[in-house]
Amino acid sequence: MEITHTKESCAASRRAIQDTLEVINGKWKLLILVTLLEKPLRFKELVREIGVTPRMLSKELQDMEMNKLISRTVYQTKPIAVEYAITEHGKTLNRVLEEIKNWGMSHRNKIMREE
Amino acid sequence: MEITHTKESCAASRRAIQDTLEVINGKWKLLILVTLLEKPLRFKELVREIGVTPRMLSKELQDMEMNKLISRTVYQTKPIAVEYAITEHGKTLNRVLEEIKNWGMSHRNKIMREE
DNA sequence: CGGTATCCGAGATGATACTG
DNA sequence: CAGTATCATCTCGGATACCG
Repeated sequence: MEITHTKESCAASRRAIQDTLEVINGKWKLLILVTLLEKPLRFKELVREIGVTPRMLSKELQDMEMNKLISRTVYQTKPIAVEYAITEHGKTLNRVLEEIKNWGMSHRNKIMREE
Repeated sequence: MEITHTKESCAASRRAIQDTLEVINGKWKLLILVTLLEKPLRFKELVREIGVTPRMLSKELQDMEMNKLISRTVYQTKPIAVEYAITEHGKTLNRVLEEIKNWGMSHRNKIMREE
């Protein structure tokens, strides 16, 4: 494909970016994703690990489950156990996550060097 | 460097991601960036191009200028002209932008295929 | 043209308490 | 344990009008 910078291609970029933002918006979704990328966790473990309130975690997990980014599995033990895991579709966000992570690290280094 | 998934590395990832999110948060910043990546634009041009209100554009531009992602240049013509451009530092977000864009395009294709 | 001031409603987020 | 309900607060973001 030819590399162009027409008004149309720029508008298409914006649409694509907006689409992605709709899926990963919110303060916690990417943090949840990167945490679950390491290994599946239970509700309370996520609360402790990320430092999010149960209310927000519940909401964001529901959003992400609707978008098929994560799966929710209930184990009928007692007490009940619920495990959240990243899905194959969720894993496709890995490259995005990696770049955001890399940028954050470089940026932090940059700020530290400048101070 | 060895690839590990310790609790510490995961926490570091989260910190990096949060750092990045603080810089690119908001509904419009990434859209502004990807638009300015093509070429510098003036205030009103950005309003028209992106479809953002002047109020929000003004706010986001100020944030981004503080974070050195964009530059603001005033031309003393009459009437006055102000041009916004992406900085070298802003360009370092290009890889993030690209991945977000790619994912958005794939995701849109995926949804269209499934319907 | 390039913004800013003001107002307002909607949604995000947190704290706390509570349920099955 | 795995959430939900409720309340309070704060911010986001749009509409509109206005200024230099």
